[in-house]
Amino acid sequence: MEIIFQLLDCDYIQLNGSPVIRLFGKTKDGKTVCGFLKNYFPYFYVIPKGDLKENLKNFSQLIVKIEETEKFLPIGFQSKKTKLTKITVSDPSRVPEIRDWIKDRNLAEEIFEADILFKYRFMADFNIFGMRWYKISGHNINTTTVRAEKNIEVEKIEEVSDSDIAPLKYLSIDIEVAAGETLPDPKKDPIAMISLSFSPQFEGRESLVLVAKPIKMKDAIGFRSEKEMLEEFVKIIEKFDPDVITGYNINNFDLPYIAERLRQCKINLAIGRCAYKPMATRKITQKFRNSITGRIIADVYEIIKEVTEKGQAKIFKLKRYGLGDVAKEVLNESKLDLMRSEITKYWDGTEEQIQKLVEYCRKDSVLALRLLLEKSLLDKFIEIARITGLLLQDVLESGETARIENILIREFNKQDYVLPLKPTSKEILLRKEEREAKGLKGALVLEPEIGLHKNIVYLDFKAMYPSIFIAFNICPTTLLIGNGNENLEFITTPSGAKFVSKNVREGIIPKIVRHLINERDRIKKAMSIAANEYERKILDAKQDALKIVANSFYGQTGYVRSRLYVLDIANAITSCGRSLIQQTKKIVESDPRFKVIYGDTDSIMVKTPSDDLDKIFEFGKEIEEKVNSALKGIVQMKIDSIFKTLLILSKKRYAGLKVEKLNGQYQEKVIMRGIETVRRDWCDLSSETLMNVIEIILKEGNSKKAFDYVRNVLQDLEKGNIPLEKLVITKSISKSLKEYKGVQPHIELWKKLRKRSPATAPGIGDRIAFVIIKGPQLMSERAEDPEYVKAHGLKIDSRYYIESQILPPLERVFEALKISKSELLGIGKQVVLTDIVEKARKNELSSGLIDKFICSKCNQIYRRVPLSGKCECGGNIIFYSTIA
DNA sequence: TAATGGTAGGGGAGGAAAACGGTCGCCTAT
DNA sequence: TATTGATAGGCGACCGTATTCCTCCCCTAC
Repeated sequence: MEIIFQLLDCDYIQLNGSPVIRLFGKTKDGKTVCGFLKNYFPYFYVIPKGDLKENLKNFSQLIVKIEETEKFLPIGFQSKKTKLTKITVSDPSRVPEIRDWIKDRNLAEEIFEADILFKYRFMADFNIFGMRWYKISGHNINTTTVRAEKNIEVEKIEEVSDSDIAPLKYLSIDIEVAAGETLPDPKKDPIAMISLSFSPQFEGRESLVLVAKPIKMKDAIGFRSEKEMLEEFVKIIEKFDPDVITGYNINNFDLPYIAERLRQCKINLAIGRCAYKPMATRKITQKFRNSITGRIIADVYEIIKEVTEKGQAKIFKLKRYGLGDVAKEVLNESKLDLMRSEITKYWDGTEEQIQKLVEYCRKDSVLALRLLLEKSLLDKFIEIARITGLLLQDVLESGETARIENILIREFNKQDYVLPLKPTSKEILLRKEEREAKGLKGALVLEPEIGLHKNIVYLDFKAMYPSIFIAFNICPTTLLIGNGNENLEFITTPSGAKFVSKNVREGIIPKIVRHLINERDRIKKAMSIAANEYERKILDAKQDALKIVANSFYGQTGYVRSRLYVLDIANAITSCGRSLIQQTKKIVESDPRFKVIYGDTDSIMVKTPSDDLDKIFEFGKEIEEKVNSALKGIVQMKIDSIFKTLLILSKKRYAGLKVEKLNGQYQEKVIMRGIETVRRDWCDLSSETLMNVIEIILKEGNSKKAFDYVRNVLQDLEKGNIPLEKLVITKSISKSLKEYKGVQPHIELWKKLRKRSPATAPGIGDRIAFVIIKGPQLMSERAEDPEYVKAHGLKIDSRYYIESQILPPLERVFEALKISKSELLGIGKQVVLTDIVEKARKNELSSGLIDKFICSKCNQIYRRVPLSGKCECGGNIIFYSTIA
């Protein structure tokens, strides 16, 4: 019997004292498969002290084999292999125990690879990668432990080259709990309803809501109790048998909540493809991790956060990540609006209200699923799995370390090297101290020429750090430590570190990275001739994944928790980078026609002496060739873009009018980097105003027009014509309350929100939205929840917005243009003044509109003007209206 | 077999430190 | 010529205010 499937999950069970590997997958025609593989055991290596067999006799019944072997040690260039002892064990779960026993009794000089997850030990040895396709041969077996259509005992397994994705089944989940104003407690508050959304359809349905009340409505089922509802939920999962379970924030809310309710109702938690393994929920400092055997949990909330915050955010960029905000931005679809506290009211309300709640709940699961599918959010992660070998689930929930280590273990072992253990907390501390003392210097940012420029060509190095790894053969395995190898051919980096040259031995990381870069080039070529949009999209995800993985290696060398942390290597790489960018600047400027006006890490911006776009492009080509021939075999430079106009404000902050040739026609596009328009901690009004001003300047160079525009915005603001939404500022909560030392607006508001309603207050990692209201306190204490402001009719501090949100970014722009900022400041003052005069003229003063007086400096409010004419703080008293 | 990539750099807010300015008392020269 | 009083001016201490610097924090570029 032979079958070809895509590998979705892998785990092991312990059967009769030996491990059995299970491979879960799906075939092209949608059949579920589970392959079982026996006779594979976990092992690790040690450099022993004394008689290891004797020392390990306590574990004799666990130990399968102890044998002598020879391997290269991982850190520092090794001219020959070292004698090691390989210990093979019968139970993966007890490896840590034996390892720690050896460590604690100091029975070994060093231990290697005793902390590789068993499934990954297996996958590395069999060269198996998550989400790739495999052909297994073997015989059918009958089992009730696994819920798969085909269960096969594997005799042979081989990879099948295929870039397709199996027809996966998706289930999106959202639950509602009626717990009033308090935080729902899974130990006592029952689930009111569960909405399910399916792809493909399930029994002719797109979605279904299970309700713990005996209601009757379309695409919903009512139950007499929560327990009955949950039993049906488990049944549906089994029947539909999804490969991917998704939803919005399911990892931190819905899934752990469901798990606890199942426990409370004494329902079996084995909702995965193994009939005995319950779904697992572990709490790891603030966050939950969930796993369901044979299925993949993909939390759309977490994915969106990752792609927008860590990636280059090609798809979208948001200030907040509520499902409503995301759906509106991405799908242009609004979420049904229902306040948290209203859920209980509706749930206890009329039939009609319950139906409304059902639709609200349904919409959430539908939206999450649409986001996942319509935006192909999984594609990139699937490709990362295929490249690194991790299972898709682990790509989704772990960081770069796991990805890199999984590539390393494979390549190290292939070349007869052993991989070090992860550092202990003591080692981590030592490394931190080392880094503190020696320092890890980063990249070089060239001093910018601030101001407005024309005719700029922007060039950058292709994959700079990966190229440096290759060019200088940088790797822990090629690093020369100490003496004794002076006769070997080596390369010295500007930081002084020495690496044996490729002729002696190619480093492992250089080899991996070289492969990744070449592969990416190949994919990019294939992309340009892709047969259809579907194929192109997958190739694009793949090339993006290759880039991400190739760029991750550098970070690991300087990361104290990494297996391959070597500070000298991290410093070697950055030192090469700094040197290269400086050399490049010199090479370019050796031609008097060109001037490098800015550069950051791996890029340069060059001013050229022509107004003609084609000519600038030619200049770019010329520079490209010159640099490439000078730095041949090290790095490659390429034109990234041409800027017709470019406004540089400071390091890492600029805006430019990029021109691109599309079908023979030049297209213009405004690019902004680092400035407030791309930052999420400024209000929309601020971003928009700045964006428009910059656009006017870049496209028309007309600062008078920009001024007039600003004046209008300020007047609108003073008159209160700006919708509150545009004044909302968001900032994220990065740590727990007690860790904050200083006073900050969003943190002060956080304190207030927690007091008002512990149930709905945001948590660590969330973004908090606020506006600044009028009042005498510190600005930080005047941050208020926009909803609260609306509900209580509080007044916005327009002065704050003018002086601290709108004007400063604009001042910086005009300053770079050498337009005096007092002129701009004048506009601000003028507006405040004209507005008062305007009101007076309209006779609004006497109509009671102005009923109070406020200090212009500290915002203290007076009913009558103090006799002194000055505020207690010394500032001037001006008119103040609560109606404005 | 618990998990967590890096540095460079701008900029806002708050608070501490240092600088400034005014007043007062004291002293001295005229 | 010696003494006395008024007065201007210098100086340091003191205190409150305006600046500057530093730290913390967030977010971005690469």
